[in-house]
Amino acid sequence: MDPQQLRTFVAVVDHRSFSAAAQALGYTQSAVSQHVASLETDLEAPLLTRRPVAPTEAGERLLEHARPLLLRLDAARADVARLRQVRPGRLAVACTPGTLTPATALALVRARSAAPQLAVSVRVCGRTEAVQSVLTGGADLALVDGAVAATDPLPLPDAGPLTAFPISEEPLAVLLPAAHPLVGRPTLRLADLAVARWIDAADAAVPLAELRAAAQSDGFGHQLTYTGTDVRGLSVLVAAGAGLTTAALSAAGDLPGVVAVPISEPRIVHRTELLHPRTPTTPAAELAATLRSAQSPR
Amino acid sequence: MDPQQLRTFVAVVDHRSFSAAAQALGYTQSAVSQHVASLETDLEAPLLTRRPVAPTEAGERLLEHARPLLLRLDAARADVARLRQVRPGRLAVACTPGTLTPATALALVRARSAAPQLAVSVRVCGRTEAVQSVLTGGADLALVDGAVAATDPLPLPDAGPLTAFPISEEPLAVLLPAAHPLVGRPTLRLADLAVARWIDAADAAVPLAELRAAAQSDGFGHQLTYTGTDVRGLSVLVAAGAGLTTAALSAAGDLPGVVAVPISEPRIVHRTELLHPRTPTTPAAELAATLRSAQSPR
DNA sequence: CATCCAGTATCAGCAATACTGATACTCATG
DNA sequence: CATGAGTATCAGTATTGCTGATACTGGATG
Repeated sequence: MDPQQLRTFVAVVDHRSFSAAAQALGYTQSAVSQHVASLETDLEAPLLTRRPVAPTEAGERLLEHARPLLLRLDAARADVARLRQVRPGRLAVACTPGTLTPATALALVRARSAAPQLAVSVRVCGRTEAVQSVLTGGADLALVDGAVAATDPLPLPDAGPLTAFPISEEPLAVLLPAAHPLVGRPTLRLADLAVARWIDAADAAVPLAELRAAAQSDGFGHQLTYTGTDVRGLSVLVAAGAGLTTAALSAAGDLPGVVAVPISEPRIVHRTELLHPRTPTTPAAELAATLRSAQSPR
Repeated sequence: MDPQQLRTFVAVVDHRSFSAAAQALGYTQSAVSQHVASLETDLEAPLLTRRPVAPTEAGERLLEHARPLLLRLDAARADVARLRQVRPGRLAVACTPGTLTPATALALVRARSAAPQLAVSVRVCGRTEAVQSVLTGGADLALVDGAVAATDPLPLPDAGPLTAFPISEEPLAVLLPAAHPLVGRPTLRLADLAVARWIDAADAAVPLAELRAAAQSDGFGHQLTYTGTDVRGLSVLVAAGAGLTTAALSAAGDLPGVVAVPISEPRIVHRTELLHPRTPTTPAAELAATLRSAQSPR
């Protein structure tokens, strides 16, 4: 099971085509066909149906392992590479939308002015992508948020050694349209909202799967899937009555047309965590120190 | 980064020798040397010091990834292979010493008599090995125990999809020699014992690292490391005053010369969990069902 | 300090492999 | 049934990966 072949296999599944995968990888179609055939004879199982190209049951199993394997291979390379370059001229931060608060923004500005020649970059993306960026060296630091029980850490994929540190913690709130009948309530219970219409915005808010896990409920049958990291756009949908979503309690203040009501039950918090490799670059370590000491402003 | 080369690299580190690794892997020493050289040029970093052979800093980093990678590769192969053989003539159980209780033993006996032609095997080993066995297909089922906060699951390496289910939960107890001054106490606080002499028996009892994590303490400077899975031998050492260790409260009844005193603080439990692949073999699923329904006898 | 030796690096040669390019095949579509 | 987009197969070639022989090197020994 050559990683090259696994990478080809994943590309074929993603492109749903041998020839498209070949083009994407810079191989000939013949090579791709041979890679897949080699995997199939090695594992003694058909991995793909052809025409249409789709993973078989065995292929699905392999996929569950192939993606993490390839990620970890990249992470390994990045981890070794980091040893050779401890003081780069850049500071790349990957963060999920919910983590960009006045406090974190201020820390970034300070880091910027403390080292003016530093190329500081901020990328807003989904949690998975942010974690992967730090693992594979695309970013030096990540800020990710999520909703979990107060004592639990955020669930992260285990693809390598990562240092995690809680930066801020505040109540989790439901975002309601301003005209919603529940707006007056001081708090809400999540279980009472399980049957409401929700928007599943995995990259812009807390994924519904996480709420389901935290509430230990089977509800949250979502009505609408929202792809992207634009919180503003999400709030417009909420205001228009497309469905509910969640956010940190303080995050709703500047969003028009929506009202945030804290969740009292179950005991869930919205937590932001700082992630970095075990040996961060010097500017990353400094920013991390700032963020750690600043902590939550409220 | 060819997995073959990673495997070679790991073998060299383990054997602390190129030639010994070559012999173990069935290669020539020349091939091993070339594997390592290839990795080093690929990663642009020296991975090993020669004479004595030891991993460099970069080598240590790579090792952190190489072992999990190789494990997951095996797990992937095993996961696909399992699809082809859902009803084997065997039932292999890997378990840690603390999980062999009357209840689990009884379930095994029942499984045995329910399917007399089944080759039932039980292997007692450390937790890591038990988990690896299930992942790589060496075992169909695993029983592992550990000490964690009541709401947390046991910490397991994330090398593939595994189903975990709590089987029994009971107070965690400290094993004291019968003559120990604290024997009379109804309960003990772990923090008060942080400075005591401990035996770190990672494969026969709860690893001290886990206690340290649970107690959020830096103590437990152990005096003695105990390798192996023989609980009886461990209890003899405890009785002789070599140090303390922990066990499930009920486990000390049949051990001579030692007394178990439950821990009241912090709120830790001794939990046994059942592990199996997402699609267990038929006999494994039946045994799992028995164990789940039996639950804790006390 | 010279010698020795266990162990690692290097090199040439050969066998196996991993691509490409051409071509045969095969299923879905009109 | 004809067509075409897409996959499988095959021969040929460049590359890789291993072995066996040999050169090299650092640490132990007297």
